[in-house]
Amino acid sequence: MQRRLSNFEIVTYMVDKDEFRQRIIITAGQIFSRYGFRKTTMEEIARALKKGKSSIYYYYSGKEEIFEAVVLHEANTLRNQLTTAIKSVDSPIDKLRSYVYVRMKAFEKLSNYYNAIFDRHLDHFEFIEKVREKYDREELAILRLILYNGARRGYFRSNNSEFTAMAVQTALKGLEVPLFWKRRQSSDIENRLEAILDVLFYGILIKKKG
Amino acid sequence: MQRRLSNFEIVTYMVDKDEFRQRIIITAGQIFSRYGFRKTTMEEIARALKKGKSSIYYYYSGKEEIFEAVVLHEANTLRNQLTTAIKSVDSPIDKLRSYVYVRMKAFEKLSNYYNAIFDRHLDHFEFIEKVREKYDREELAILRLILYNGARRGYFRSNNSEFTAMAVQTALKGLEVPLFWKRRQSSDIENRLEAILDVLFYGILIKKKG
DNA sequence: CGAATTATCGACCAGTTTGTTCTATAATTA
DNA sequence: TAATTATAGAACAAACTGGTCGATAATTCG
Repeated sequence: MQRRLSNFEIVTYMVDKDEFRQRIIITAGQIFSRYGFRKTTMEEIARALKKGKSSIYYYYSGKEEIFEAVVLHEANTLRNQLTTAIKSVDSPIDKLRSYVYVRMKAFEKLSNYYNAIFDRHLDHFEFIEKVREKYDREELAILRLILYNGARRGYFRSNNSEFTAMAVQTALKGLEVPLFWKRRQSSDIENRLEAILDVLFYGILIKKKG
Repeated sequence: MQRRLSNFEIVTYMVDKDEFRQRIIITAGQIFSRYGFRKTTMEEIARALKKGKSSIYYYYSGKEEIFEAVVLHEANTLRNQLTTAIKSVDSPIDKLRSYVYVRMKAFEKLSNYYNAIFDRHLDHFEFIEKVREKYDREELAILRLILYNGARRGYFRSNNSEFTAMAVQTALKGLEVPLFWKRRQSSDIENRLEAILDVLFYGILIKKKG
């Protein structure tokens, strides 16, 4: 039951508790991203937070709930990074380039999560699919906007930007795959990025390469 | 008991078996370097080799023996890389620079092993110390040679190269420490490298910085 | 071929780890 | 002081893991 408190005090408590919940997410996120879901233990998370293992259960009901919170947080961070990235440059070409770059970097970092999940944990974690679907839609909208504006400003071929956006998204998904296969040289990945951007642009741009 | 075979056949068998032992070392090494000793399981090693878990015990008597073999192999690889690195350039300055660079990269990669060992496995693994001692001596000899030749050719101050070599080695050990503490940005590490090289050189070189 | 040897694997086990619960209790607030 | 929040140790069932063993393919050889 809720104690009888002034609104101010309720808020104070909430903030304190949420603050620590946030700390748990950050810390656990680092460990998860390093070792994956399976190899990360509650003991480790607790130790990193300098708390007793059982204390963590005061904030989260269990390991899976922490993982869910981490993934959600990571997804939000990605969204923010992406929107910031495309706002930071003006030309549609740079917007697309920044978008792809940030997206790829993020997936590179997140590959551990997916490696962990696709191991033998497909059963639970259907929320991952939920997050993914939602982001597919959001991404499509963003890409469509970039392409639409790019076409209006004479950078891109002014085809139906909806279908083009889908094509670009598909290509980007293709870029994810090798990230999940194995630990790769970052040079390899950057080469792939350059290659796909090159193909993408010079198949989209009006002007031919100089 | 040994079967009655021609020498040729004995050799053939040996090569086959040793070949797979080698594959185990390579594969296990990758997993160890990623997850450390504790978090790496025999099941994983076996799966990566597409063999049953118990089959691995036909080649090695256990996890620790595999780990020992991996460390030994890694140490040999490091030795080869270092000697190759200093041979690939001519000037003593570049030799020292290459040496330090390769050495640092290797320790960066190996930090997982040490993190694993220094976790709660000091009891066993005294062989690590053996390897370490041997390499301390070898390294000292190499550094002394670089410094001695560098002095003879007028690049370095011609003090007692034996003591100078010890000083350089100590500085390099100091560079190892931050590698083992935490996962770091590689830029941070490279900055440290540049800094220590700068200090090293301009405290050693005859000519002042231009 | 059939015997000897090499290689592989599933089943199993004992010891350990680990996620989670529960209870006691310290710390904080009213 | 009493209520509430926060923390941690003990305990535990379930899962995991390193390692063993016997059976049995697969291969080699006489």
